[in-house]
Order: sequence, then C-alpha cells, then structure tokens
Amino acid sequence: MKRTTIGDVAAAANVSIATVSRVLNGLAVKEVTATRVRDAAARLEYTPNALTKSIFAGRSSTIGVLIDDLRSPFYLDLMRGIDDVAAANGSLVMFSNTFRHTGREVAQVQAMDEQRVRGLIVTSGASVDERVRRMAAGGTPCVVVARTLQDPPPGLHSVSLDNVTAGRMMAEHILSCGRRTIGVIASGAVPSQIGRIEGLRKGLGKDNALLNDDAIAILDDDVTTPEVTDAVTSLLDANPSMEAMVCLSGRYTLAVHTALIDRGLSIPEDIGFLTMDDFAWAQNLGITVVTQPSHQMGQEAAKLIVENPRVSAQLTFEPELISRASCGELR
Amino acid sequence: MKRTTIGDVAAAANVSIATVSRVLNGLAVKEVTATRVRDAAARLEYTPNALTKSIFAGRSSTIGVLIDDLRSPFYLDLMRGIDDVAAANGSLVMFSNTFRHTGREVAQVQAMDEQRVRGLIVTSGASVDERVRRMAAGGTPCVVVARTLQDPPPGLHSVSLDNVTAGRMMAEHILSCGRRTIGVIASGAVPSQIGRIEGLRKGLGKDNALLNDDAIAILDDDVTTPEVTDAVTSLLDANPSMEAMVCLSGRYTLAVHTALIDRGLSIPEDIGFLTMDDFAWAQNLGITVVTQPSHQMGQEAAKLIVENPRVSAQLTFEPELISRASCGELR
DNA sequence: CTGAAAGCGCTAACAG
DNA sequence: CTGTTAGCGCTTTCAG
Repeated sequence: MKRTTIGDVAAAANVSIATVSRVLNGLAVKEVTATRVRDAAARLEYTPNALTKSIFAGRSSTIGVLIDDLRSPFYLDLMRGIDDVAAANGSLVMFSNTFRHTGREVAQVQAMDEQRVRGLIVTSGASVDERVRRMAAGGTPCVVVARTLQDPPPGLHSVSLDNVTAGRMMAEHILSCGRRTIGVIASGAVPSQIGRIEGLRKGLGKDNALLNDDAIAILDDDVTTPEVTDAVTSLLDANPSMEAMVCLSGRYTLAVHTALIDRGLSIPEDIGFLTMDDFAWAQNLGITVVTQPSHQMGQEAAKLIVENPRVSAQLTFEPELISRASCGELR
Repeated sequence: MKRTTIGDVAAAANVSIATVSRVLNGLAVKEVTATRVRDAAARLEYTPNALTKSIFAGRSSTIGVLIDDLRSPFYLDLMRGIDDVAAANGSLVMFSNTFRHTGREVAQVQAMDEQRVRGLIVTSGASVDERVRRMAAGGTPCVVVARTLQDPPPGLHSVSLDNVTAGRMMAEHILSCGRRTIGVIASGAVPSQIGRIEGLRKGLGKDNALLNDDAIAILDDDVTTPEVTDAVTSLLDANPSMEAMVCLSGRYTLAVHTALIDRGLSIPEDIGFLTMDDFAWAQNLGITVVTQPSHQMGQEAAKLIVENPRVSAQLTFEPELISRASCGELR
C-alpha cells in the first residue's frame, strides 16, 4: 500500500532522484532522459506529493474559506466566486461552515493556519480577529468579508458592501411607492446590519419620515424561524399601520415572508416587502431586493489572496435595487 | 517572515526537539519540563505545521469533495452533511466545483490525489472512474454519489437514491390525482435519471397508463434556462392534453416551473407539476416534490471516508414524496 | 524521562 | 546536463 515516490521513478528510469525532479518541473534535461523518466513515471502511476512540495514553499497552495452558513444565497455565490478564481489559478479551496459558533470559528481558523493555507477568507465575527491579524502579519494574506477591521496590517484585507447606500436605496424606494411607516428585521448588531439601518434612517430623513426604535427588531445572530416569526408578529402588533416590512438579511427572507403571509397579509396590497440579496426564486415570487455583487466579491477576495499585495485593501461594492412587485405603489 | 518551528520552541525551552514533539503529542514527559515547553510554545505563538505531520502519516486528514454545482439544493445539503461529520472528526474539507466539465473533473481529482486527501467524495461523471478506482485500490477511500460502479474494489463506495422508487412514487401520485398524460424533463442520460424514468414507467404501468417517448425530453447534462424552456415548449406542443409535467432534476425545477407559468398555464388547474428535491421555497410555492435525504447522504458518505471499512459499501436511500398543491386532484 | 540521529518525499544549491 | 549532498519541519526509534 506504499505509494510510489520520486525515488521509485528514479530507480526505474536509471537516473538520480534530482533528475526526476527536474523533468517533473520542466527544468533543462536532455530529451531522451526526460522521456525515459516520463515513461517510468507513467508506468508506475506516479502521483507527486503536493504536501511535501508545500513544505518547501513554506506554505500550501490551498485557499482557506470560513463561511457562516453556505445556505445563505450571498455566501453561496461568494463561494462560487472564490472557487472560480481558485480553479483558474490551480488552487484548491479548503472550506468549513462555522454557523457563527465562536468555538468552531476559532478552531477552524487555527486548523487552516496549521494547514499553512496560502491565504484565508473569513465571513466570521470578531472572535477570529486577533488570530487573523497575526496570520496576516506573519505573511498569510487574509480577507474579512462583510466587515472592516481597525488599523489593518498589510495583507489583511476586507471586502464589503456599501451598507449605508443599501439602506438608503431601500428607504428611497419605499418612499417613492408612497409608503411611510416601516418595520425592520435585522440579524444581529453586526456592522453590516447597523450600516443598513443607518442608511434607512438617512433615506427616510430626506422626506422627514421617521424610523422608530420600536419598529426595528434586531434578532440574535443565529435565530431560527419561529423566533423570526415572533419578531415579525411583535413588530406588526406594535405598529398596526405599517406599510412596508424591510428584511436586512438574506438569511431571513423566507422566514419573514412566510410570517407575513401566514398572518393573512397580502403583499403588496396590505404590506410592502423588501429584502436583501437576490435569489433564484425571487423573480417568480415578485420580491423586490437589494443585491450585492456577491459572485464578484468572492472573485475579488480570492484575487487578493492570489495576488497578495503588500498593502491593506479595503474593497467596497455598490448595491443595486431590483424592483419587483412586493413593494409596489400604495393604493 | 519565517515561521517559528519546533526547533525554536526547543531552544527557548532548553530541551531537545524530540521532547517538544512529545509534549505536543501528549506523550510521557516530566510535568515541569512539559510546562516549560508549553509556555515557550505559547510565547512564540507556535503553530504546528500540519503539512509536515501529514508527510509522516502518509496522507493528510482532509476530505476531498468534488461537486457538480453547489447551487443545486441536493448538492448543497450533501455538502453540509459532509462538513458536519468532517468537523466532528477534526477533518477539514477540500472542495471544488466541476460544473460537469470533464477536463475540470479530471484535473481536480488529480489535484486531490496529489494533496493526499484522506478520502474523496465525487458527484461527477464517468470521466473520473478509472482514477477513482486506482485511488481506492491504493488505499484512499472514495465515495461516488448518485451513481454505482461495476465491480468496485474495497474502499470504493457509493451513496445513491433508490431512483426507481422515486419515479414510481411520482407516477402513483400523479395517477391518484386523476391525471394520466404526463410529460417528463430529464437532465441527461445518466443513471439517476434513467432510473427515475424506469420507475415512472413501472408506476404508470400499474394503471395501464403509458409514457410515450415523445413525452420525455432528455436534455444535455449542463443545459441553460432557455434550453429548458424550449424543451418544455416542445413537450407541450407535442402533447396538448398533458395533465402533469414531471421534472426529474432539482437543478431544473425553477426553469421548468417558470416555463410553465410563462406559457400562461395555471398550476395545478391547467397542468400538474412535480419535481425532485425539496428546497426552501417549495412549501410557500406549494410545489410537490420527491426528496432525497441529502443531508444524511452527505453524512454517510463522509462516515465511509472516516471509518474506511475494507469492503465496498453500496448505500441506497429511500425517497419521500411531499404532497403539496402543485399536483392536486384533477377537476 | 530525555537527547541524538535517522528518516518522510521532495527541492535546491553545489560540484562534476 | 546530471548526480551528490544538504536540508524543509516533524516523528520516531534507539540509546543513555
């Protein structure tokens, strides 16, 4: 069950181990010798050991990715973007879900570091910040997604959405539909959600409309459907004249939408509905969304790893509103 | 920029490199010495190099996964199942999309082999069969998903759905709704699709209903939405009295559903609609589906890698029909 | 209990 | 052009 090594090939081809290495790496070798080596390698079904190679390079060529939860459309597209450029660069991707579980986040970042990943892309929370800083300082480029860090050292990048604009776009669209009283569901007091709420306030302010604190439900970060339902119910109970419900996280789109319908509300007649992140069925369902260029963001994140600029890049992307039926004109 | 090594720790703790190794691996060392070593390691922020460790073990502890396309709900859940047991076992997952592109499949399997993955899970086509066989024979357990191989050597496993039963369930449900003339969209002449069609025939046969060949569209494996639309159109044109449209691949659910709606057909009044694989919005949309226990299948696949039984396991899972509105009683 | 020394599979100077 | 000789960072005998 022992694997054939470069030494076996060398013996079979009657050359030194160094010559085999040269042939395999395309260095100058007499053609006849090279052919002999290649034949031997093929005959012995030799498969080079990438692990050993990485030991020399000091690091592997794999890109590490830590995702909260792949089920979210944003993260899924992000992942595909990463995979695209990784594949184009002959890099593999090492992946793990963290489910926003702090213990898991810390453990997996450590694991990735031990694997000597070429770079690391994380969508996790602050629990990994210190470690990621150290990694970047130590020469492993890291990209934080959907968050920015204070005083990032060179090699520590971030890729995020212009959340304030996203919020403002939502507010302006709502106002333009003749709706004024709105409710908001946010997933945790994290930077992206805070930014979107700020944008919402700015957009509404232009029209002197107000967003009361009791019209905003900031859920915990990892809430399940029944809790979202409860939050929607409370919001509606507390604000009976609500004309639009805004969901600030793509992860809760389904839950919020369902809660609205189950309460017997018609969209958009009884209430307008607006959410983040486009998804496959959104068009058929006529749901108005603000999207992020998630696929592109994944690509850019991966490029930062591959190109490894010795600065700290803070990339911000612009959102886009796709207007569909769910938040149409009132009356 | 040089990483601290076990040697640095040894020097700092004034012990030999072997002693450090022992402490780090929990072998017998005098407690005072051990503490000194651990302190030094912490102080120097020592992070062991998993690559070098793997070199000794002969292979890494990473599980390789090759997926056609993560956007498909089945594959996404499968992936989550794999990730679950990997995380529980302290394994990382190395992942790559292949998009059913033969060149990419072959290249990535090779890459995974070079990475000396602990085992490989593939959802790809026959292009990788030979290589996967060799890997299994060479001691790297492999699991093929949604397909079975001829005479698998020990270590080469498969995880798949009982496709014939899935097809039969669909047929029986359709008949029980008083529908008889059906159309079928399949994604390629691959074993899973063939099996489902066979099941459909068997189920319909019980009632002497027939499934004509011109009511089945077998698309290419990697078709885009417009092509699906065309297929649906042709099917409908050729069979004007069609009472139910069956989609045999979760990847095409959206495209087929949209094509039906865009043609002005009401579901289920004008035509019943039935598809494979449950997905988040299916309930809200009232779409009847036959599901696979995809998450569990992922877990079992990963377990086969982790436990590595020295036989060839062929795991088959039973489908389940979730009846919703899209294929209700006729009239 | 601990250190010295021999590798794991491969690359990278050096000589020839 | 090609072979010899050191390592890469770590584990693992084998002596002390």
